[in-house]
Amino acid sequence: MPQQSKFWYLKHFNIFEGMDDATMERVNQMSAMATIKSHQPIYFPDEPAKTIFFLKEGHVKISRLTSDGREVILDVVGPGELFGEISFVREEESAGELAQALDDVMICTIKKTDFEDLLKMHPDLNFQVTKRIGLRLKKFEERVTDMVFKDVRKRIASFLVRYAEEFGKIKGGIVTIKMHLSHQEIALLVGAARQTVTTTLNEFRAEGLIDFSRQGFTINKLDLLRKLST
Amino acid sequence: MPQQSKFWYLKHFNIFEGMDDATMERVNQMSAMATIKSHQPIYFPDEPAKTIFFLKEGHVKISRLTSDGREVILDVVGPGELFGEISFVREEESAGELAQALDDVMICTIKKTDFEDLLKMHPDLNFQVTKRIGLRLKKFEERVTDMVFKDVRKRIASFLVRYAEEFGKIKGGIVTIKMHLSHQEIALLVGAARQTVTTTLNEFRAEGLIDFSRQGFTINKLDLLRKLST
DNA sequence: CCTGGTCTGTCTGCCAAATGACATTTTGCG
DNA sequence: CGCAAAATGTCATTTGGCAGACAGACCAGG
Repeated sequence: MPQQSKFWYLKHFNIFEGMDDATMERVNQMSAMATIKSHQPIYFPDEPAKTIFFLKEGHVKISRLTSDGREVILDVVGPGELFGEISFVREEESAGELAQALDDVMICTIKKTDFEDLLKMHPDLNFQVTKRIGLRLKKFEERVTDMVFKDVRKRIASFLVRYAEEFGKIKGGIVTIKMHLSHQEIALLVGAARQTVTTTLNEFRAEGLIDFSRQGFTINKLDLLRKLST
Repeated sequence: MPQQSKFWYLKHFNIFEGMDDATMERVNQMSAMATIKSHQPIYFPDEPAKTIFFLKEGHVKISRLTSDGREVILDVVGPGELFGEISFVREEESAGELAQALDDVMICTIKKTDFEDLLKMHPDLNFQVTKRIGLRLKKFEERVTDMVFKDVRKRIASFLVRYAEEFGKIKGGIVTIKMHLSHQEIALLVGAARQTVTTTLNEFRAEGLIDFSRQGFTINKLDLLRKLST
């Protein structure tokens, strides 16, 4: 992979917007690129040199394992986002986070310590990162709210809308989304049983709201779906 | 309230640890103190001058209202924490956050813009704030995990343990906690019906795990309760 | 020291969804 | 290509815990 390319990618993360070329070059020095094939895990090299990742292409599932070995899906991130131990909160006890490529992925890695130094030297960047974390916080607030108040059907509708808004492409009023998640994974995200997800999705299809195969979804009536999720 | 006192309080938030006296004095200039009586709301003055709050004494419930007017409890914060629009994420649409004193509260307020300036000048401080937000993120991750995998009984046990660890006082193996939340509020936090919370708490009491009146709780067997929450 | 309002306690019926148990389809891969 | 593994689709069955409906307890403020 030519240097140019990496540089280009880095520069096009909005998080680096407004940084001078010299600093960009420094970032370039500190970072390394990697590609991961679909379904492969992205290893979090263990202590002490934790790593921060920038996602350049593809989609990554961030999850954790509970003590009894079940998977919790924390988030699905797309191009331009960063993940890893971004919040700088020590992971004392648990089996830490775990990331898996949902399609072919290109990432850029940087050592946590290097990244910290960078942040301390660039308040704007730090500010950007803080905002990102804040955004994720909001997402979780949403998720909790949904779980407290909505039934499964609404939660699934809600999930579809959000996924569409985040990753979908609109063509003439119809949203198409590559779906990287199995019903099981959707179930974990919305807090439901796998079978219920399957059934509900089929209901939505029968009602003409959505269409789907294993490759992806199209949402025909986003507004209606949004209304259903309320 | 004498200046000294305010200064003292500010200095004892660990977030300001390691800052020089001159800066502290500046922070002191920018901030104002206020006391709020139990059960009173803490007003978030609307646009454009948003405010950041430092909680000095007491406990505050942070919640939001859903579009249909129901309350979601996002968090309960105790002394030393900060709240308000900390994450700098614009609150576009929704009815923003809403804070209510759970007991007599003393806070220190600072304009968001001033706070931002301060952060930009003090990378360490900025970093501290980022960490705080990261911590809240973790809390939410926990909450979501609980809602996905645990039944109500476990969630309530889990809540008690966390509340105890955060706000309780240990005396000879027994934890006592002032409880500022009604069963209804606990229900909103754990995602359950009020009646179920009441019943479950009484079960725990019958089993000798906890004791409680309307003023507070004592947890007799924290370890056992922790085991129950798994 | 009343008294209206908010919290707590308890019971009953009921239903959304979980569980479990399959058949069927799809997909990755040797 | 062909086969095992994984992902879907559809049942029937069971159940956790919600909703509603009260009664009693506990305030706070006149």
